[in-house]
This record gives sequence, structure tokens and C-alpha cells, in this order.
Amino acid sequence: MPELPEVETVARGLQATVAGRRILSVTLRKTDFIDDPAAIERELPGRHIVKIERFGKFMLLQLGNRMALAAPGAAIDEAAPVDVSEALLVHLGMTGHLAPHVPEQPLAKHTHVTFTLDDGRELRYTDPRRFGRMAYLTGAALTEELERFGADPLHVDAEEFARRVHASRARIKALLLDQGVLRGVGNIYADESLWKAKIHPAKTGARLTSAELEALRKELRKILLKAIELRGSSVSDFVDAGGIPGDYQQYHKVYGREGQSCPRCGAKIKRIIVAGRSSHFCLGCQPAPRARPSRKNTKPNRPRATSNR
DNA sequence: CTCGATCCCTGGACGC
DNA sequence: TGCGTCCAGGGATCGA
Repeated sequence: MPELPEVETVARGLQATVAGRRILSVTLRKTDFIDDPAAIERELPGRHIVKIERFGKFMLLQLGNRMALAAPGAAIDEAAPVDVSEALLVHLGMTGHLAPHVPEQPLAKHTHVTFTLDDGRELRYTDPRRFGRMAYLTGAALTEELERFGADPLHVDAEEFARRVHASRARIKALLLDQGVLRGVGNIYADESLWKAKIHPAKTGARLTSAELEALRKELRKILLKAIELRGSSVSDFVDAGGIPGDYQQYHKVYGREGQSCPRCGAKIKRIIVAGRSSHFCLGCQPAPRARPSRKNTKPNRPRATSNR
């Protein structure tokens, strides 16, 4: 399941293998995960893929503008100002793959999009469950889309992290998964970082101490960097753009380890549902938050203010 | 504001 | 071998 480290791994792979190539043609098969399929068919042929980078869990394929690329086969001038106001956004969802193939290679099942490149290879998008997403966006629409997302967890500083997390009464697990708070964190790295920081997933953001906030921010960053170094976690079928699985799953301390013992304290690892997602944590070193004061069982207190701030 | 429920979708695990 | 059932999960959406 591609989260930040996996998407980063794929993006780096694509940057190394298909950046600079020109898209000659586009073939669409299933399109229900594409925002505007017609726009992709119409606008992408002829474009250069200038650069591929990760944005949260998205891959951003920056496309060269038409004018600069009028001459077919013209070398890309690295120094030339790049028009980054046009991009293809690709979200891999749960099971998405985007990788170059030689045309002789048989089309994998669930290959929904093929971009034929100017060197004869095909950049193919495969996604059995179609939980992914693809969108061609330009100008204000692109800016607007990207602005919906929160801070990059690799770069967010203490102040901003605290501002985004501490102000909320949502549970920390929900906040970590909320792409509008932080972009790129998914279920695995949320659980792993909470374990490392010794924070229970159901603890409310507002109730985290400043020490916990900083521990969480730092551990999350360290874990993500280590996972990128190991080319991501391959728990189901994740492979990078070159078809190679990652190795970080070997370092998972709680994720997928329900019933086993905690490598830190030996207590049992439990799995509960928080924010609608399975959450793995240690019964010993991630103490449950104090039960929220129950409205039902409290005796009637002061009349509720009728004004709504 | 925050919550859970529901939907999307397919493959893999499991039980018989 | 082959079926049926359950489950996983990112994200959108909706009602509570």
C-alpha cells in the first residue's frame, strides 16, 4: 500500500527512467478513476515529462509546455524556466502501479492507461482495485488542488506541527491520516510512529503534551526517511517502478503484528479500529488515554451557553 | 467540528 | 477443485 515512502520510491524511479521523455500517445481503458479522461487524451500527446516528484501520496508528473517543445526530439534545456503550471497527478490508491515497459511485454491485467513514449517504451498504469486517481490539472485548478493538502511530514517544523495537531480534538491517529493535516502519512507509518513515540492512537491531538508532539514529529520523520532509504514497505504487492519490492516491512514493530509481543517492552500488541482504520499498538508502552468525560453520566451542570462562538 | 457508516473495487485468505 | 464469505484500505460523502 503506497504511502509517502513508497510513492517517493516510485517517483524517484520514474524520474530516473522516464523524465525528459515525450508522450506520443495515450490509450485509456477503464477510466472511472480519472477526473477528466477526455482532457488526458486531448492534452497529453506531444508533451514532455519534465520532472516527476512526490506530493503527499501523489506523484506529480510535470509536463512541459507546448511552446518550448514544439520541436520534436529537441533536447531539454535544464536551465530553461519550466512551466510547472501543468501536471498529471497520479495517486496509486491501494494497488496502483506506474512503470515503464517495453512494448513486447504483455499487458498486465488491469492496465488502464498506457502512455507511449518517444523512445518506444510504454508508461503503464495498472490498478486492480482502482482506488487510485489520475488527473490532468493546470493553472489555478492545479494550485487549488495542491493547496488542499497539509504539511509535508519530512519538512514540517515543530511550530507548524504543533499548530496543526494540538489544536484539534480529533484522535491523533485520525489526524496523522488526514491528508489535509499532513500529506503522505498512511496507516503503516501512522502506527509505527505512534508506537515509537509511545502515544496511544486514540489519544486526542489536543491532549498531547509538547514533549509527545515533538517526539511524534521527529520519530515520524525518522521512520519515513529510513523507509525511503529501504525503498518502502512491501506488505501486499508493492514494487517500485523497476518491479523491486521494498524492505522496510522487516522493521515494522507493530503494524501487522497483532498478538505478538512488543519489541520494546514485551507486552502484547493489540489491534483496534480508530478512525475507521485498523490501528496496531502496544498495550504496555502506549497507555490508553483517560476515558473522555461522558456527557450521559455527568450530572447536569451549568446551562449550556446558547451562543455559538 | 468530529464521528461512524457506507460506498467504491478486487484479490487473497479462509472455511467447507 | 471450487465455491462462498470476509476482509483490507485511501478517500469521498453523508447524516448524526
